[in-house]
Amino acid sequence: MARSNGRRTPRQDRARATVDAVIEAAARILIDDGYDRLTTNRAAERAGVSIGTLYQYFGNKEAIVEALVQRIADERISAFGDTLRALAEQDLPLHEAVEVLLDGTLAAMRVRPELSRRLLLEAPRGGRLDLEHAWVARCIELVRAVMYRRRDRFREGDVELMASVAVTGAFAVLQDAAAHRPELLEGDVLRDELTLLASRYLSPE
Amino acid sequence: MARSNGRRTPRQDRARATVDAVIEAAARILIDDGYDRLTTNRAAERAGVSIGTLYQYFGNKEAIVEALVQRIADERISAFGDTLRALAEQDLPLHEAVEVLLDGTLAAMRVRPELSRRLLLEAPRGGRLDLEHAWVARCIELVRAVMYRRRDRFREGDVELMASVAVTGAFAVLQDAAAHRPELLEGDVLRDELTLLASRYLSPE
DNA sequence: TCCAGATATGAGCGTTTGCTCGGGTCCGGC
DNA sequence: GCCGGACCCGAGCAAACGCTCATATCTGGA
Repeated sequence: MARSNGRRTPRQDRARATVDAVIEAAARILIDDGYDRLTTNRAAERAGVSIGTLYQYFGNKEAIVEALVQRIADERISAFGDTLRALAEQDLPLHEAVEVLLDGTLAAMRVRPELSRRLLLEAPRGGRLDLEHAWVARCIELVRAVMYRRRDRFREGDVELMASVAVTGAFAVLQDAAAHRPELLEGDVLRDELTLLASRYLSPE
Repeated sequence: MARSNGRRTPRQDRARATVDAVIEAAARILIDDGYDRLTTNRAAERAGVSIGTLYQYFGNKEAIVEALVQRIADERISAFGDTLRALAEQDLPLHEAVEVLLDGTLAAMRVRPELSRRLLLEAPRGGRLDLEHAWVARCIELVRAVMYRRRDRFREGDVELMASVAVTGAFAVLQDAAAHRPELLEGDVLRDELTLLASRYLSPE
């Protein structure tokens, strides 16, 4: 768990506790006050840690958020479970495969919903602070692999592009729901709509 | 063109020129230095205008960005031309209608691409500073209207949801392209893919 | 021509933010 | 028990920022 910059890496338990406290304090501040109210000073204060200590592990605000994003991503991967592996190994029909993938994703998105929402809405996009970016890239990779393996089940065309379009589109709808209509993530409605969206788009005929 | 807060509205030409200079200076700063390097002081300096003058028209940085976003939105609507009206009045088959809508949108997205990219990537989402928000809402509204009018041409289901999913998904792909692969906006490839995505999703059968 | 109101100026105050540094305390191996 | 290194502390400085206000200048209509 190396810090991004040349900062110290915690070796003892109390140091790990310190780092943990800072990250969780940042999470609380994000939820309570928003992204631009998050500062290194405030995070240190809320964590009950000296500002000097904080700067031993994090070079700036971005480094803290990056660690937080990384943590959430890890938690989501746990929530996702073995879906990825299962998908990659089995040979489900298109419709079912998409459904499974979306179910896993929905489960992952239910992790720390309020925090995710804040990050989604307020953190800079497209960089290491973008919670969804790594996730989307991972899914595109997966879909692409499946498509190469079973071309017969998909429409002809640019595989890279198709995978990217399908995943990006579906994810955007999920993110939009997470940000503006969280209740939609609960039922199966959205899952079914997006299954249709992606599977129809990718299917031959 | 009322400012959001209780600030002065320009009445004379030189005042309008001042406001214009500030907005365009903000645009330049966004492109050159990024969103968080944009401050009221810097915008005033680059505009060749006193900070006091700036504060007569804009209460804060957000107000400037809001005016800029509004300006770009207007320019895009011009670029979009009469596509909207044409679509609403004609009765094109689903596939063609989607194609026309996407063509108009692509034209609109070619306005101030670098600036749009910066705003897309760095400005807070989901509020009045979100360049895409108003646009997406407008398109959803349009699609919904068409769907209500010609239900026979669409799959059965929750019209609101379907319109929202189709437009949100397609737009996200466009935005992603605008942010990370601008060259994709040039050809017809993306247009064709997204036409497929949306029309297959919405079509009966 | 004159003047009321519109516009412009910029020094500078109060605050926030990022970050350092000199100095302590605690832990674990020997 | 000793000691080196890991860890923690927090006053406080420099820079950046938001914003005001007293003052000066310009413009268009009467």
